[in-house]
Amino acid sequence: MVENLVIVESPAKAKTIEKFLGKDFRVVSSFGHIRDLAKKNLGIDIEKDFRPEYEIPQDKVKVVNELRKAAKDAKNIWIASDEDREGEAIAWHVAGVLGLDLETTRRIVFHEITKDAIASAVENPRKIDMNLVNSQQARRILDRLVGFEISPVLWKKVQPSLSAGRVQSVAVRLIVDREREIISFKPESSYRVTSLFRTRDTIKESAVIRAEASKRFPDEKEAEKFLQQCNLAQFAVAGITVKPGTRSPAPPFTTSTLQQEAYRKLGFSVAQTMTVAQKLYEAGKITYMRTDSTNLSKLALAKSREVIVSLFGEKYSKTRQYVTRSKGAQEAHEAIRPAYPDNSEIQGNQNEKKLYDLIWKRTIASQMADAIVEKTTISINMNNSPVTFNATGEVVKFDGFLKVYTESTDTENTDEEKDLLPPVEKDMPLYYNVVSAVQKYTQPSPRYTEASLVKKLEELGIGRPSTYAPTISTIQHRGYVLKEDRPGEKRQIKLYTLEKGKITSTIKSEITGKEKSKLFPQDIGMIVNDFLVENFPEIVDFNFTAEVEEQFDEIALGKLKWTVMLHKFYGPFHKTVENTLEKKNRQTGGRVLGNHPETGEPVTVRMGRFGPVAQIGNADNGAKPRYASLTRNQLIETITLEEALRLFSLPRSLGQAEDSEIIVGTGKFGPYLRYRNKFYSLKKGVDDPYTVTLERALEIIREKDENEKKKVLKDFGDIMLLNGRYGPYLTREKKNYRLPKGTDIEKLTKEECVAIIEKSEKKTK
DNA sequence: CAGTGAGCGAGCTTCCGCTTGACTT
Repeated sequence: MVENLVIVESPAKAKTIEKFLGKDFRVVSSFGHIRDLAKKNLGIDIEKDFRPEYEIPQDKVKVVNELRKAAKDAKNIWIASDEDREGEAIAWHVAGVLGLDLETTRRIVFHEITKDAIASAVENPRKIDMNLVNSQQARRILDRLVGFEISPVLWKKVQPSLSAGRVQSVAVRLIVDREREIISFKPESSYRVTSLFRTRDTIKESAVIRAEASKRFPDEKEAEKFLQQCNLAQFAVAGITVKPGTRSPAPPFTTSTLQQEAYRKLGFSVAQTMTVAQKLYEAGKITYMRTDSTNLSKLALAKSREVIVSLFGEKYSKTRQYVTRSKGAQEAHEAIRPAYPDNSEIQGNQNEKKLYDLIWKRTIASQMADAIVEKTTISINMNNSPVTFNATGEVVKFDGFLKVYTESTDTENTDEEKDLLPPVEKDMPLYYNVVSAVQKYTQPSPRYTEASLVKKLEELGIGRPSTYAPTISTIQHRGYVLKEDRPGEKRQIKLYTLEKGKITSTIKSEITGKEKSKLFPQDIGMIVNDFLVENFPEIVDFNFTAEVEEQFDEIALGKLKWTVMLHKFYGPFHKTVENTLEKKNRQTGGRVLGNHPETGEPVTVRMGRFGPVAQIGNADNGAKPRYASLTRNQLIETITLEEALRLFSLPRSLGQAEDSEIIVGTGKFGPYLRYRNKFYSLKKGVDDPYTVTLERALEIIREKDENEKKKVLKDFGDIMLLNGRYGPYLTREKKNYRLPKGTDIEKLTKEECVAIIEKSEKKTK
């Protein structure tokens, strides 16, 4: 028998708290929610005022049994789930499952994990707040209704196994909308003029000032004319302005900002960031990693201050408390910070060290003084043109938090250079070294990365810290979007240079549209999105979540009955579902591209049973149309007649090599070569199946054959030891087997291999 | 691994948010 049992959500938290509470307390965890709507069917009795049917999910049965046992053995039970809507619901479900009396069940919340804070929480128990619980039930049921009523419409009207939801469908919409913006974007170019000036007539002993013309020139003629003017101009300093300014550190990390920075600075995917953070949390190195709060505990503030003063001195310290601004924040946790700010580094693997370092720097910087900067602008005028040149320079007078950390941005290196400027005086004459006019194209809005999508979702108040990573994985898993690199295309740009009185023009090339780890919508994503926007505009409206959140808040305050809210929502919603089922045809995103230039047959593209397909001719009158799959980066929406016709030129023969023919085609896994009944993939971004030569094909074949030889560590005939993604493994008759830990690969004999395989076979039986 | 694209019908798919492991051919 234990005097007191405390139930929290996370096992790592349980461990920490138990240390503070002494032996009269046992702390166990619920591992999150322990009950949910029934998995099968809707799990909601709509006729009976949306009565939810709750059940304990398979993977929670064990936890629940342990909780029951622990509860039986305890005199007093304290439920200390998180202080938010979900936490309150967890408390209520725990009470329900354990058969506790709601009137007497002690609900407590910990605001900080310190002895005092925990003691004061225990002294001030309250009852479970049913209004808050009901707002959670409304949230849960609304999400189930939306997801489980719209998804089946998609199965009937678009394709099986698709899904729609309050969060995921908006995420897809953002990506589709952005892609369309990019598709319709028409780049325009203008000429940007920059100049290097010197302060003396002679190049020797001159200081150099880099400046940009205040105006861009619409075309090459104007740009060239301006350079001619520059050649004849007398330049002089027209004015100098010095503006003092300050820069402030970014607030401590929340889940969303951690995901963004880990992507920008470390190149981590959103899921990777969470996995590494989880490790750090479980090891007690950082505070909880799923949070929307920028709040730091008093303890953390004091500790950070100590660290800063001892490392950098008193004047670098500035204790700050940040206000969480994000929509719908529930602030049940602290910001993500080092558990012990005095540890500037930790033991662990490379990724853990890197992420910890980032968290430490961000937290420490957030408690440091502003940086003091001085921004100087020199304007330079010309005696023969109204155009001025401006040079800007920034000098850091006091580095403050910049000593430790600066936040990155999503915009890739803007070529704005901030040089140190030499001392100049008004009216001082200047002389050009070189003036150049470069053609600059306007850019469309960038495609989303996982991290920038999370940022956008958070701004819209859609999704929660615990769901950002899973949502991104869902929309990729459904095939709505694909995370991809694109090589980009070459584009020619013109460059005019004025030097020593002579203007020369050159043509340079730049790469445009190069993408790395960006989210691209797929045809099925666009078709589903258009279908939802047309038929369920309210649900995929960017403000839908914000609007229902307002009502959930009212329910939490006791001003609105949760069943009333659901009735109001469900009535019109369900009618829309039924109407859509009744009147809409199957959606294939089909387009007619034109007619075949020789046969005159219609050429169409649409979503087929196995993906996007191009078709020549119609199936009527017993005619047999020809089909060809679209390639990975072609979209039904943008493919042209020529591109579609080209698809039909594969597979084709490249010719003979020794005794066999080499065929090039494009299959399920992209373009490939077939030679002697073996398949060889073409290199993505390098080889093109339409233009690849016999010579290049032979090179690819040779390369792969050689690599395969390297893959074989040992060859015992029917058994082989191969080198794979997860290290060495055994293979026999197309089945693979793992090696036991600590196997000495060098000395491995065939007999040992057989033994390993036999043993593994037995296990699986 | 590397094709496929008719139509029918049975039986399946699906949401969001709270937590961790178990698992990699």
